[in-house]
Amino acid sequence: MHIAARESYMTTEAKSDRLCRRREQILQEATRLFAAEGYAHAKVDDLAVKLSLGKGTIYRYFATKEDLFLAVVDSAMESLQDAMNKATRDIEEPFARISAGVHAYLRFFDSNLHLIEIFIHERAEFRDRNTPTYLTYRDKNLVNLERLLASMKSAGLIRAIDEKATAALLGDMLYGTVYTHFLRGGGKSLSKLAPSIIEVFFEGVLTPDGRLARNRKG
Amino acid sequence: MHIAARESYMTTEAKSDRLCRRREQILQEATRLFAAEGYAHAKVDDLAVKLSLGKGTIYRYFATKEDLFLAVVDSAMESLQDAMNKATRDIEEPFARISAGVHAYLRFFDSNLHLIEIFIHERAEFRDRNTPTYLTYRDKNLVNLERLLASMKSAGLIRAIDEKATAALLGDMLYGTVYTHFLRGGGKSLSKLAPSIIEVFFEGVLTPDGRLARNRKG
Amino acid sequence: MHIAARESYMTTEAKSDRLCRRREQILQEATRLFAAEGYAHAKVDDLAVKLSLGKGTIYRYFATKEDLFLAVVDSAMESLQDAMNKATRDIEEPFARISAGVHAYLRFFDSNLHLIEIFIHERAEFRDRNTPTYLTYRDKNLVNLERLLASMKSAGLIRAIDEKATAALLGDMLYGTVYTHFLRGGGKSLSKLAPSIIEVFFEGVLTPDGRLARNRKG
Amino acid sequence: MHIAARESYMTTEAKSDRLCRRREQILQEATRLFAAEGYAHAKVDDLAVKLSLGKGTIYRYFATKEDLFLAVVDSAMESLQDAMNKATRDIEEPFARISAGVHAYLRFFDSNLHLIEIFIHERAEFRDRNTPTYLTYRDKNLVNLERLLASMKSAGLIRAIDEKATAALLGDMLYGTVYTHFLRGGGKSLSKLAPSIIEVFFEGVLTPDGRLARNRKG
DNA sequence: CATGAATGAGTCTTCATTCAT
DNA sequence: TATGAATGAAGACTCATTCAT
Repeated sequence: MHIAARESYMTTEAKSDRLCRRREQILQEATRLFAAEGYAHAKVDDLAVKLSLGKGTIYRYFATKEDLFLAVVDSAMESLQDAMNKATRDIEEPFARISAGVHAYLRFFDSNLHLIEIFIHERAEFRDRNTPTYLTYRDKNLVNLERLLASMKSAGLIRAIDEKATAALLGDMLYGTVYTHFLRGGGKSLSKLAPSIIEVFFEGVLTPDGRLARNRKG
Repeated sequence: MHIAARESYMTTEAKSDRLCRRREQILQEATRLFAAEGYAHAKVDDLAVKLSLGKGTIYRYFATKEDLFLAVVDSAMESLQDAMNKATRDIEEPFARISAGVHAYLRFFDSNLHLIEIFIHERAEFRDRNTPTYLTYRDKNLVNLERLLASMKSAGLIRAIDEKATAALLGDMLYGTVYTHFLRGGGKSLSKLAPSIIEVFFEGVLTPDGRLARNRKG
Repeated sequence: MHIAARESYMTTEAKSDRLCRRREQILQEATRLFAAEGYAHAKVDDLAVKLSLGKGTIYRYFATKEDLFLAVVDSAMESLQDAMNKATRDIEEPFARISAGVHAYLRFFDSNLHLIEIFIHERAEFRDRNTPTYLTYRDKNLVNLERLLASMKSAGLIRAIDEKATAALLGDMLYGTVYTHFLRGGGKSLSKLAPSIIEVFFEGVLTPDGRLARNRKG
Repeated sequence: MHIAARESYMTTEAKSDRLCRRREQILQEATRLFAAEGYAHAKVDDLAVKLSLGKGTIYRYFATKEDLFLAVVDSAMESLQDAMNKATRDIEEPFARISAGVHAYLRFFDSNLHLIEIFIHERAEFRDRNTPTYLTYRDKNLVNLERLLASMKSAGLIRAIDEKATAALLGDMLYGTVYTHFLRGGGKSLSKLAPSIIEVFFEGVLTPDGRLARNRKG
């Protein structure tokens, strides 16, 4: 009786576990599909076939195609956030921390370049959503960077420029880089670009001579 | 009837002129519509109504909705290119030329922020097109910048870094900036960001102390 | 030229005429279909096939299946109303007028018994509509009867009973009769029942003896 | 688990009693649901939730949604029949008996107006059933009235009209009254209408003068 | 016995494109 | 040349019913 009781308890647990796993499976395959086909062209039917599931089953887990897509976006964002958190969590030294963040961002898209498609489509199809998920995430992440830059400013390490704008600038360099890399169809590695991005961000492109020349003109 | 009668007396040139003007009208209104609704949600019907034209007439000028959209993209790109060419054409001095280009790019989107939506949708809906229009244009435009950077490098003004990558970096900073500005729903002015973008691109964010500190670590 | 002009005018007229006729055709066939299958089971596809039309064409004339059904109901009601108006319009004498109305009502359903199905379904599927079409119509029609009864009451022809309630009673006798006749699957003629309905309404079922007996008890 | 254990000790009778009670509960809740939502819109899922039962359990008691609905109809009819039987059982005097029947009918729907919805839906959805339940019941009940009227006719209390048709007429007055009362959304009381229905049925609406006038014309 | 996850047939509706006038 | 009525392929979503646990 005890065993039976315990078993029925385990069954409940196992069941809800299976449910979670299935949700995860759907989410994964949907990510693949949306990335490959785009939101509008992706068909729920195809997803069901790919998963060897009835169409109705998918609708048990996600009320609409839109909900499913948005869940995909959120999950993708979470992965990116996780990757960046893990990469920077234990690094105190500011230069190393920023470098680690840049590397993590680019490395993430080296492995998940298709996710950029997901972000593009979120904006394309759900313009009405108050704030795009990508932006929400971006703001959350940049706050860390802003704090770091502020402390560096106090320490006299960086110039007296607005840290919000500066953080945004680094973010935009990264997004722009990933985006055009993606448009170009990938190829090579994004991570390799990290050093020059970091270098330019910190030191600019000029040589000492260049600085002199520029300051004489400007 | 009267108009038709009058038109039959018109010269071939006058006719083709009228045709061009109508094409232009359609293109303009289509740009507005695609920007406002996105490719998938924009309806040819609505376009016809807005233009007070029969749907069939639109199809005389553009064989498919896709063609129309692509024409819109091309026309938008041309405008951007024009704006940048005009702004930089007569400037020889490298720093000023780059600065003018950055300002022109941002100024263009200050007046035409909705066009970014067009570019987003091109990618979202026409992934199959070998090369996205945006990329084609970008490559064309960056070539100028690359040449400029190459000559600056020869002159010892900028460091010995790959000018292709560097040009791309500036382009990506700009695109990323416009894109996130757009996501955020516009507000304020993009042009105001030009100085800090230029500053960072050329000189980076560090103070002399910062450079020392960084080089000691790295 | 004049002829051509006139022709183009006629063409416009002929076109809008054809449009009207087509709308009418759809309405007719839809009435048949809804009556035969009920609202829920009637398929828009089947309707299109029956009419040898594309599905889309039906949606040009009626925005939704619901709209189509409601148009069917309205049109059916109008027919009934027309029939009753025509039958009673020229009759002044009260007894004859009421009799004519009753006959017209029953005769209408002798020819259009299937329409009762339409009315049933309106209530079954569109409970949310503030006032069912049938009720709206009924109220409109009974007003005439109420006025008539009021004047008869003034003339001392009918007893001092509320004419609103009395009019409703006659209406309910008729509706109930048609409804149960319909449930029974038709058969025979409704019109034949008119005399007894009228007789009972005016004189009741009792003999003079019966009246005496009843009044002694009650 | 405990409950199951305890139940295994229960007598067969007790078990079947519990079964009956559960069936009754389902029937009750289903009546509420079908009346509130209509047959087509009522969902088995919702019923299960309302009852805190698994969907499968409902299917143990009723093989299909249709069966369940039909059981609801039958049960509703039975209630009506019961109410009328109880009200008239002990009354011998014809006038009083008819009056009691009319009152009982109207009183029943005063308390159960929602059941009219059930009857409407039976017809709307199950046109194929040879004889609608409502009709079966009606015929059964009217037989009593017919016998009564026949005996009254023999006794010279009512005129020499067909008692079948006359009984039907009273039935139709009542059904029509309840139906339109229902369409109107209830309000006030149906019972209050009993006296005028009875009065008109027995004596008609005319005054002695009215009768004279009518007979002179007709 | 009880459960509720899984199923998939069944339908409404949209909209780019065509073509007769 | 211009029109807009007609088309029909395509796809999201629902829900009664089943059945493994």
